[in-house]
Amino acid sequence: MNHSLMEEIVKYSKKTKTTDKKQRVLQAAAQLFAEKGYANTSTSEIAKKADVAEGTIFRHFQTKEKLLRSILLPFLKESLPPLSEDVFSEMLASYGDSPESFFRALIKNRYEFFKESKEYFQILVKEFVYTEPFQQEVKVLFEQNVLKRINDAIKRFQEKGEITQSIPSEILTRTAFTIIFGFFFTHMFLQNNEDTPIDNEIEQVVQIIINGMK
Amino acid sequence: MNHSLMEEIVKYSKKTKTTDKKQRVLQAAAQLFAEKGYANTSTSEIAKKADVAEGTIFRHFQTKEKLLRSILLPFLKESLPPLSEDVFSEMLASYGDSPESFFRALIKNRYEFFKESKEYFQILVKEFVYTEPFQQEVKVLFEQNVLKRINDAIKRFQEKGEITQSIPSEILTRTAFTIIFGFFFTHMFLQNNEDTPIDNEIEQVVQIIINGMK
Amino acid sequence: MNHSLMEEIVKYSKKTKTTDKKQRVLQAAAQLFAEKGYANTSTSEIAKKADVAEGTIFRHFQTKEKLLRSILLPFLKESLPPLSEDVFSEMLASYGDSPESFFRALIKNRYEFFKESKEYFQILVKEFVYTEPFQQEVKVLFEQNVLKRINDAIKRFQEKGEITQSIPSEILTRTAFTIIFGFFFTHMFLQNNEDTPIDNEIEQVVQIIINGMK
Amino acid sequence: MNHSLMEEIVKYSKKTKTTDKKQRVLQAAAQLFAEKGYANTSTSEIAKKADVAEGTIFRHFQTKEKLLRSILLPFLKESLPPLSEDVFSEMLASYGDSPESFFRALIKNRYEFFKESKEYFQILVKEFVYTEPFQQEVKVLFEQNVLKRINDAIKRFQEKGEITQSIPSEILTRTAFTIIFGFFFTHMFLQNNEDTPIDNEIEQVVQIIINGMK
DNA sequence: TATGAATGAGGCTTCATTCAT
DNA sequence: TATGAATGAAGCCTCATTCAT
Repeated sequence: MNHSLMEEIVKYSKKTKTTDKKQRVLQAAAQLFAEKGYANTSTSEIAKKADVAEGTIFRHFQTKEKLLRSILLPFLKESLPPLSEDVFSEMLASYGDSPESFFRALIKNRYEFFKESKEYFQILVKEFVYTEPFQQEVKVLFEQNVLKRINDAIKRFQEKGEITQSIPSEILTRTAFTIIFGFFFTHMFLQNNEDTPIDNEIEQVVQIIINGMK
Repeated sequence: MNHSLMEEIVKYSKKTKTTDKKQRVLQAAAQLFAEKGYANTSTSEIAKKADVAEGTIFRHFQTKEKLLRSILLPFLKESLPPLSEDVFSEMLASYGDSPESFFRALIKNRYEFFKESKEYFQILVKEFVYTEPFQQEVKVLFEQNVLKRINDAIKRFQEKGEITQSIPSEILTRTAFTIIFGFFFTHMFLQNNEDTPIDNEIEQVVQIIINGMK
Repeated sequence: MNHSLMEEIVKYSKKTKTTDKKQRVLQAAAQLFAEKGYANTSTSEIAKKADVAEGTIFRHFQTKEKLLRSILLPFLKESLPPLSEDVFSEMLASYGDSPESFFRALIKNRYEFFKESKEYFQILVKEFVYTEPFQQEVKVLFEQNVLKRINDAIKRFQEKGEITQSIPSEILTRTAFTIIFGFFFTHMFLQNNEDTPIDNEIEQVVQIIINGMK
Repeated sequence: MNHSLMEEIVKYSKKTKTTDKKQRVLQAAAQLFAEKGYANTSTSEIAKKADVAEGTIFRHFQTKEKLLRSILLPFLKESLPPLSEDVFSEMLASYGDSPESFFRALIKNRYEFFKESKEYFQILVKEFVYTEPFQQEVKVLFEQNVLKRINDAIKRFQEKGEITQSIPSEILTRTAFTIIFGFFFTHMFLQNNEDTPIDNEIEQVVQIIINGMK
C-alpha cells in the first residue's frame, strides 16, 4: 500500500537492466538535484557521490540534461499510470465506498507517497517551471491519469446521490484536485522537517471537501 | 485595489532613494530571474539588459546573491505587511462581513495579485526551496502577517457564530490557508497561459471552505 | 620591399586598436597554430604562451575558432590587396619591364614574403583543407587580387610581343601561377629548415617559364 | 595503368594477411582521416564506422597514431616504389621516348593517380606538416624513388642531346619535380570539385618545361 | 580475439568578481 | 560613481586508452 517513488524508480530501472554504476549515478543525481537543484549540482559532485569517474556519467547519459530526464521521465511515463491504478483499486477495496472514505484514503495514501518521495517531487516542481515542453508532458500525464480516476470516482458518487449533481463532475474534480495537491505542495514548501502530526489537518480537509460537495 | 508586486517594488525602491542605474539593474534582474531562474541568469546578461556596465552591478550589490535578496526581501519585509493591512481592511469594508464574502474577496483579490506578479512569485518559490535560512524568514513573514489576519477574521466569525466553534481557529486557519495558497500554487504551475476563466472554480472553492467550516 | 605577413598583421591590428593582451593572444595563437596546427593547440597553451589568463582569450574572441579567423581573415581581407598593389608597382618600377625581370622579381619577392610568413601560410594551408566556406573565400581573394595582376602584366607583355599571343593570357596566367605557387608550396613542405641557397632554382624556374611562354 | 592509392592499399593489406575486422578499421579510419583530419576523428567514430568495438582498434593498433601510420607507411614503404617502377616502364613503353612524351605521360599518369587518391594525399599532406621525423621519412622516400627515376630519365635525354647539358641534371630534376608536384598540390587545394577540363593546362605545363629545358 | 564499460586527464567555455582607470 | 578588461575557478563534455569478461 506504500508506493514510494523511490521504490518505483528502482523497479523501473531493474527492468531496463542498468549497470550497477549507472544505478548509483541515478541515485546520487536524484538526491543532489532534489537537495540543491539541477543547476546548482555539478556533474563532478554527482560523480563523487556515486563514487564513479565523471566520464562514466557521460558514457551512460551523454548529457547532464539527459540524466535529469532519465530520473524523471521513466518514473512519470511508466511508473505513474500503473501505480495510480493499483492505488485506486486498493483504496476503494480497503476503505469502503463512501465519498468520505474515498477522499480520506486518497489524501492519506498520496500524502505518504508524497512524504517519502519529497525529493523527487521537488526536482519535478523545480525544473518544471522553466522548461515549457517538459511542463506540457507532465501536465498531460497528471491529467490523463490521476485526474481521470478522481473524476470517475466522483461521477460514481454523483450517480449514487452521495455528491451534489448540480455541479459538473469536471469542476468538482478539478477543485478537489487543486485543493488536495495544493495542500501537498504547500506542505512541501512551508513545512519544517519537524514531524508535525497533521492527521488533524488531513481530517479537516476531508471534511471541508465532503461538506462542500454534498 | 490592484496591488501588483511590481508596483510594490517600485514604491519600495523609491523610498530607499536608489540611483537610476541601480533601479535599472533591479528591474532587469527581477525580470530575468523570473524568466530563467537565478542560477541560469548571468550578471553580464543583467548588465546588458539594464544597459549598465557589469562592474556597476557589483558596486551596488556586491554579490549576485545580495542582488537577489535586494529584489525579494524589501518586498517581503516592507511591502507585504502594510499591503496586507490595506487589503484586509479594504476587503472587509467593500465586501460585507459574512464568511462567504470574506473568503470570496480574499481569494479573488489575492488571485489578481498572484496573476499579475506571477513572475515574482516564481522567483520566490524557486529560489526558496534551496536556501534554508531564507525559507525560514519567508515562512515567518507569511505566518505573522497573512495567517494572523486570516485567523483574526475567523475568530471574529466564530464569535458571531457564523463558523463552527468546535474546531480551534488555528486549525481552521491553517487549513483555509493551505487550501487557498495551494489553489494558487497549483494554478501557477499547472495552468496554461491560456486565459481560462476560473471564476467558477473560485466560487467552488469558496463554497467548499464555507460549507466545511460551518 | 620586404612585406612580411607578420608586419602586415601588426599594421592591421593597430588600426583596429586592440589591447596589449589581445595582441599577445593573437601572436601566441598564430605561432602555436602554425607550429602544431589548430586542433592540436589548446587554449590553455595559448594563454600560457601569451602570459594571459585563459578567460582573457574568450573575453576577446569568444571562441577558439573565432580566434583562428581573427588571425587569418583580417590579414587576407585587408592586408593582401593593398599589399599586392604595392608589390606589383614596386616590382615593375625597380626591376625593369621585360617578362624575365617581371617573373624573376615576382618570384623572388614573393619567396621572401613566403619564407618570412611561413607560419601563417602553414595555418592557412592546413585549416584550409577542411572548411569549405573558408576555402571559397580565400580562393576568391587570391584570384581577384594576385591572379588578376599577373594576368594584367602578361597581357601587356603579349601586346608588346614579348610573350606568345597564340595562347590566351588566362591560361598562361593560371599556368604561371600554378608553377610559382606550387614551387612555394613544395618548398614549404619538403624543405628542411637548412638554409639551402635556392637562387639557382629560382633562376631555373624563371628561365623555364620565360622559354615556355615565348 | 590506373594505379589508385586505394587499390594499392588493398593489395598491401592483403599481403600482410590482416583480419577482416582489422581491414575494416583501416578502411574506416582512412576515410575519416581524409575527410575530417586525424585530430578531428575520434576512435569511437572509427569503431562505429567499422562496426567494431572500440577496444578492437587498440588490440590491433595499440595507439591511434600507430593506426595512422598503419594507413600511410605501408603504402609509402611497400607500394610506392614498385608502383613507380611499373609506372615508369609502362610510361616509357607506351608513350615513346622523347622528353615531351615522357613529361606528358608522367604528368597525366600521376594526375590521374592524384585525383583518385586525393583523400589519401590529404591525409599525407595534413598530418605531414607537423611531425618532423615522419616528414623526413616521406621526403627521403620521395627523393629516392620518384626523384631518382625522373633524374635517370633526364640524364638519358641529356645524353641523347634532347635536353640541355649546360645545367646539371639534379637541378633540372628538382625544378621539374617542383613544378609538377606543385601543380598537383595547387590543384588539390585550389580546385573546386567542378570537373574542370585541365588538359589544356597540362599541355601548357609540358610545353613550358620542355622549352625551358631545351 | 573481441568487447564495451570505465577511466580521468584535458579541452573549451562561462561566469562572478576584482581593480585600475 | 561608473566602467569594462582581466581573472581563474569551475562547469560540462570528449576522448584515447585500459581491463575484466
